[in-house]
Amino acid sequence: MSKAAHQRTPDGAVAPRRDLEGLVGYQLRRVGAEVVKELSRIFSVVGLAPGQFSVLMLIAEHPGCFQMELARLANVDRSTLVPMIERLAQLKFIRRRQSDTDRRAFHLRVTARGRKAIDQVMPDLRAFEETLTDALNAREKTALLRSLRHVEDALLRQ
Amino acid sequence: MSKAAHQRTPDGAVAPRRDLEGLVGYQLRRVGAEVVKELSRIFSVVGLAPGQFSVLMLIAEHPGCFQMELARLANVDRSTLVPMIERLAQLKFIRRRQSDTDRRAFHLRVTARGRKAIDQVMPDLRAFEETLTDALNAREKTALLRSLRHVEDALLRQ
DNA sequence: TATTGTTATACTCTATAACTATA
DNA sequence: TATAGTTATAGAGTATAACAATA
Repeated sequence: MSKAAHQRTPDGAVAPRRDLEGLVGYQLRRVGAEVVKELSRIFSVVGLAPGQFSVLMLIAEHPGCFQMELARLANVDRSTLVPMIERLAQLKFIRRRQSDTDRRAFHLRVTARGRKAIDQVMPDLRAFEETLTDALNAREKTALLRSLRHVEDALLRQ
Repeated sequence: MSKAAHQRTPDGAVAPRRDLEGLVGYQLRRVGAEVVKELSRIFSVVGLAPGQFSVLMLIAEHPGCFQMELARLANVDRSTLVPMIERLAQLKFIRRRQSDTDRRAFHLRVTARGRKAIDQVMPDLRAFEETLTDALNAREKTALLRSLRHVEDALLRQ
């Protein structure tokens, strides 16, 4: 139980404490949400939302993977993936092929159309990266990516 | 338009490229989503979701503020705030008082019950911070917060 | 005319639980 | 029994557009 004594202004009101600004968790949530808004604009030109696009990229990086593997890679429940996969298939950005050895499972692959969509947005994605890291030098950017990886490891380990 | 030539495996498939790992934007979205999942667990003990709790904290830091100010502080549309404010008022964590000078607007303040809720979760929030930054030394943590602030500035400026 | 807050609506992301088909 | 994927359902966060009351 906290025994934190709130600082008070003369009229008894709780004084602004600015607790949030020093919290890594809060800042990550906040920046993450802002990033998603901008990514929405970028990916909308190929008809995708950020989550859908990242699944497309993961399939490109793991050709022939199953949905269960994808769920692990993306850190989401398998049910979360279903509408995303459905959307990508509907746009013919991926194709599903039943496994020869396990008829419950389907290999996922990016189609030529899917690769075209990735190529189409990649320049804007790179430009967005430039904007994001505009105020950081090469060393700071490397340190940021490294710290984010450590933070993510901590999150997944717990 | 990108002229990126995809590397291919002998059978013609697109080779894994690991493009995502080096993208700050992607990592921020990913880590932000993970943070939200853990914050959901932490705040659920007082009946709040992460967004709701951060609005509560913002009101605590800006006593007497209006919803329009809050929307700016939280970087969300004013309509997004309505159900959050409603939830906080329903739990009696905040109270609304009509402004004397502008009868369209309502001053928002955290109640004693709201402060109690903040105090109740703060220890867990601090512990979560510890876990998050476990692998970072003091200098790295400061650098991370500083870089996140720069990235957010870039996002809000564009 | 402009602003404060609300409502209606819609989409994305997320999960849990129960289900089918298959292993 | 266990696993791959689906469906039904629900909650949270986000936005746009149109509205009422007030400035």
